[in-house]
Amino acid sequence: MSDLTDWTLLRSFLAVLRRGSLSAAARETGLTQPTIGRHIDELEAGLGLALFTRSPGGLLPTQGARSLLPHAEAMEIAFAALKRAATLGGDEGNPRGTVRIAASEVMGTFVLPPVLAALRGRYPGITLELALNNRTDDLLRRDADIAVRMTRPKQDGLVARRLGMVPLGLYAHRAYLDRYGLPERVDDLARHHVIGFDRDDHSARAVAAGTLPISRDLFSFRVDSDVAQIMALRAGLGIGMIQKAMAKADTALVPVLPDRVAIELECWLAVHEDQKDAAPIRALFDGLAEGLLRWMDAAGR
Amino acid sequence: MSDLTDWTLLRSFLAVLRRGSLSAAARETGLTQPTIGRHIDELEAGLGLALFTRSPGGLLPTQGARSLLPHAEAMEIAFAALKRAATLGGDEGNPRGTVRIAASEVMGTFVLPPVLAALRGRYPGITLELALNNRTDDLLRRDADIAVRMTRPKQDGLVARRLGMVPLGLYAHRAYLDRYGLPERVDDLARHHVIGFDRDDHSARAVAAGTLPISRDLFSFRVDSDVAQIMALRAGLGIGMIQKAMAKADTALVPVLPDRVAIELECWLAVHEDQKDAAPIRALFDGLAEGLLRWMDAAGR
DNA sequence: GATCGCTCATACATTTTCTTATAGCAATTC
DNA sequence: GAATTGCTATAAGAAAATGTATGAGCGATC
Repeated sequence: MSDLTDWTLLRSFLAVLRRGSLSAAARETGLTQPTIGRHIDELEAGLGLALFTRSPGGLLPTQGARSLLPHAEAMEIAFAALKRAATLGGDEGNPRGTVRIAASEVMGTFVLPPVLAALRGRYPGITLELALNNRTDDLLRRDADIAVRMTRPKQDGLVARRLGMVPLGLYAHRAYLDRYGLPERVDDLARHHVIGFDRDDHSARAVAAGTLPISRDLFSFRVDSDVAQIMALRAGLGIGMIQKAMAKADTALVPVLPDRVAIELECWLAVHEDQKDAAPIRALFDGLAEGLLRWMDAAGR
Repeated sequence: MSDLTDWTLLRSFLAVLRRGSLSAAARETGLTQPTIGRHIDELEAGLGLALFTRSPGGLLPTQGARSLLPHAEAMEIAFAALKRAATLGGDEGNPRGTVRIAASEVMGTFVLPPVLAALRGRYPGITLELALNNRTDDLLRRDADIAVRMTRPKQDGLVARRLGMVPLGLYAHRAYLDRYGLPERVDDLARHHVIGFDRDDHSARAVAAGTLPISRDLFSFRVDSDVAQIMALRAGLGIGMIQKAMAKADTALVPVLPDRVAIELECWLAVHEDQKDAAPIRALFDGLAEGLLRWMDAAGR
C-alpha cells in the first residue's frame, strides 16, 4: 500500500473535500471530473481506505477522510510557504517578495493597517499577506512568516522580540451608562450587560481571566469575534474589554471600574529562525517592531 | 510563476538535495536521471529561482534551495503523517495501524523499550515507530503521533497528561571516585571531570541549569548525546547527571553530592487533539501512561 | 596518459495521464 | 410526468510525462 508517491493527489483530495463533488473540485483545480475521479480512486487504493461514498449528488467524506484532512492541509500550507520563500530576495535597501503576517483579529483590524501602510510605502517590492486568527501556532505550522502575538512565543526554533505591554480596560458607551448606570464594584458587573466570548476561549482571554472574575456565565452578549465585541461595545450593547488606546480614540466610551480592573497583555513579534535573515523578513520584522513601538508609545500618552 | 501545481516535484527536489546528484536522486526515488532533471528544471522555472548549480560531479544547492528545504521537509513529514493516519483503525480491543512515538534519547533508549515491549504483546495489530530527539515540537510538526516529553507541552491543539516527576542526580563510577576522590561541596566540581553537553543546550538541560551552577565551561568531557554521556559516566570518565532510577540499577555508580544536587524533571505524555480518539492512539497513550507510571513507581523505591 | 567511474544533457520511443464525449442516475422544476 | 440540472462512470483519442539510449565532461586510478 505504501507505494504511494504522488503528493499531488492530495490537492484533488482537498478540493473534493471542500467542494463536495468531483465536478466542483475539477472546476476549482482546473482539471476535469474524470481526472479528479481517478485521483480519488488512486488515493483510496494507495491508502487502502475508503475516502468518500459516491452518490449522484456528490461525494460524502468518510470518517477516515476527515481524519486525513489536517495532514493534507499541513502539506498545502507548507507548499504555500515554500512558494512564498522562493519569492524572497533583494537586498537591505530594496527587499522583494511575499511575506505573510499573522496577528490577532484586533491587532490586524485596528492596529496593523496604518503600520503596514507605512511599510508598504517604504518597501514597494514586498507583497503583504495578513492572516488574522487567534491561534498561536501559525509560525510552527508555517502558515505565516512573521507573527504579532499577545503571549510570549515559547516554541523551539522561533526568534522572538518583546515589544512591551498593551493595557486593556473595561469600557462602555456613554449611552449605555446613561441608561444602566456606572458599576461601582466588581460585583455589580453581575447585574450588567457584559460583552464576552462565546466558546473560543483563546489564550489572550485566558490571561485576562486570571485577574478578573470572568466566566462565560457573566456575559449577556456573546460573540467569538473580538472585532464584533468591540463593535458591540461601541454600539452601546454593554460593558466590554478593549485596549485603552482604542477606547481613548472613541470619545463616547467611558472607563468602567478603571481602578479595579487593569489588565496588560504582552506584545511580541516572532519569526522562524530559518527565515530571519532573508531581507524582506528582516525589513518587515524591524519595521513592524518600530511601528508597533511607536503605536504603543502614542497609546501610552 | 505561481502556476506551480505539482507537489510531487518536491520529492525530487528533496532527493537531489540529499543525494547531491540527479543520478543518485533517481536511484533513490525509483525514477530516472532525465526525469529528475526535468523536475528540477520545472521547479526552477515555476519558482523563478535557481536551485542548483550543475556540474559534472553533481548538483550543488544554491542558498535559495537551502532556504526552501525546511518547507519541503514539512510537506514530506505531513505526507508521512497522513499515510500513518490512514493505517489507524480497529476497535478498542484490537487496534490496528502504525503509530510514531517521539521521546528524548534517554527515555527512548533506557526506559521505553520494556514498556513498548509489553504494549507490543498486548496490541499485535499496532506497528510502532520511535523518533528519538530532544526537540519539543514533534507533535506540532506532525513528526510524531504521541510524545513523551520532560517539559510541559504548551502548544495549542495538544492534549497532555502529566505523569509525575523524574528525579535526577549526580553520579560517578566507583573507579573514578577511587582515583579522584568524592567532591564534598558544589565548588569542588570545578576541580573534577564533569560530563556534559557540547552545544545542544536543550530544554531539559536548561531546567537543570536553573538549579545548578552548570555552564559549558565546567565540563571536561562534552558530548551532545545524552546516551553517550550516560555511557561515559558508566565507563568512569567522570561525574555526570543521570536518572536516579538508572543509577541505582548500576551498582558501580555512587551518588555525588546527593544532598546538594537534587533535580526533578516533569514527565508528560502528549497527543494531537485531532488524533486522540483513534483506537490505536488511545490504546498507546493509555498504555504508555500506565507503563511509565509503573516505571516511575518502581524507580521511586 | 589511457581507462574506469561518475556525472549531466539531449534525442527519440514509449507509456502514462489527461481531456473530450457520451451514457446513466437521482432530484428538482415546470 | 416530462424536462432540466446537477452529479458519477466509462471509453477513446490527444497530450504530457516518463524511460531508453547515447554523447560528452571531469576526476581518480593504474
